[in-house]
Amino acid sequence: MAAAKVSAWSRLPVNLTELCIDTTLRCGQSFRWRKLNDEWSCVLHGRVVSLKQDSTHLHYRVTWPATRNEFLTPPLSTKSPVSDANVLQDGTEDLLRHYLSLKLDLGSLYEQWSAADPNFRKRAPKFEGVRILSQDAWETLIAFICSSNNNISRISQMVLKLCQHYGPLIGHVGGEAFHDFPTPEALCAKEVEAHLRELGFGYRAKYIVQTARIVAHERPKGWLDSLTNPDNPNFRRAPEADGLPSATYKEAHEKLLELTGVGPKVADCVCLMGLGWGEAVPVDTHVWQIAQRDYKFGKAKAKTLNKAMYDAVGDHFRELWGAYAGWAHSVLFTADLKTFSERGNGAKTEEITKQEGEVVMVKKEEEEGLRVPEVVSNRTKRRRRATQTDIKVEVTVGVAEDVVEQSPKRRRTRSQAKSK
DNA sequence: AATACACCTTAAGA
DNA sequence: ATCTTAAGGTGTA
Repeated sequence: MAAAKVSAWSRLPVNLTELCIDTTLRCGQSFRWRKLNDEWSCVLHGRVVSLKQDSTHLHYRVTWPATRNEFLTPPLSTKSPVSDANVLQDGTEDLLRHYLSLKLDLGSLYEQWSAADPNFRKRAPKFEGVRILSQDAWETLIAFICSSNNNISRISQMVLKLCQHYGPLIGHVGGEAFHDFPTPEALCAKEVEAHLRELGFGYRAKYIVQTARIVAHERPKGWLDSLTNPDNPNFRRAPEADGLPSATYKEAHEKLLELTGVGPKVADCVCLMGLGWGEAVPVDTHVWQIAQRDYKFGKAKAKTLNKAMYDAVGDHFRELWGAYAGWAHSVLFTADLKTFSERGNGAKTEEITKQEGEVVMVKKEEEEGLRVPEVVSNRTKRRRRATQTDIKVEVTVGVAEDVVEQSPKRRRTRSQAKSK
């Protein structure tokens, strides 16, 4: 292969409480970062970006493809003024600020969440710098279709295989090849499903191919990106989405559900990490357990939680943590991961259960007052949201409010009415 | 409408 | 050593 161009190291001042890459890059939101020789590397916008971090700075360098490709023109940065230094870096600094969502002040968000929630205050100190990445929506979508009934290690391997077999080669770092993520078109061919099964994707092979086909053939160009949160400063609306109407969080979520292999949880992952909807709270088995253990949600009769429960958990956390509930959720999710259990995982060590009186209280209350989809918290939340969103939301909200008890029925009615 | 059940694969626990 | 379970769930009957 021809010699690739490798930049010198540059650096960005970042406090560890604002960003901890060692946690953020392996806590199950991106499955693409690989750690080689003490540096994290991943393909971002047609280049391999490598990262190292010390207590004051994030250090980065770039490996460009040996042969020029269309990505060499920085796809970002038409809006923000570009400094001279940045031009020298081919826009990678802007790219990183964007990808790492650095416009949000994580320190004050942690303070906010801690003030509102004793449990967060208890768990968060050992998991500072956990930040939601602003990832590519398509990549996020496919990665989380892979995530069902799966573990982070295998998901990462699957994503790697997808890139190796169907994505363009970008370059080599530490002797290893780095490929970009495949396009939807690259995954539409007839033989792909069988091949993915051979590669160990299991039943997700079909979901991936079907979703790729829907996105490539049955949706307008830029459709997925048009579901981006237009008010999120970290998410530029992709140029491909020009001309398409923007969506609300609920609309984005609803539209994602039409794809194969995408249920409520995966849709929320895409909303949160790929479309900039900070209020999206993916409720998976971990989050459900956390909700039961620490937030008074009762044991479910069914093995899988139903829609009412799913919504109730999300609503509760949005109520508690506010507009960036998904970010806070990610901190507690990370704290619950087996990978990080050496840092004192309250979930399994039971130390907390024993020494903290309040947890015992919680268990008591559990028996009487289960936190079922409740009217009160919903109403308060809706008032608040209505002020910051458009009138359409306020209306739909008003309808739902009257009907919380029979919730599932009427909500259907609402979505039917909307689609007409 | 809500609840079971099957679904690929792998690795850690029992 | 063999079996069971759980891993960031979803589609279907």
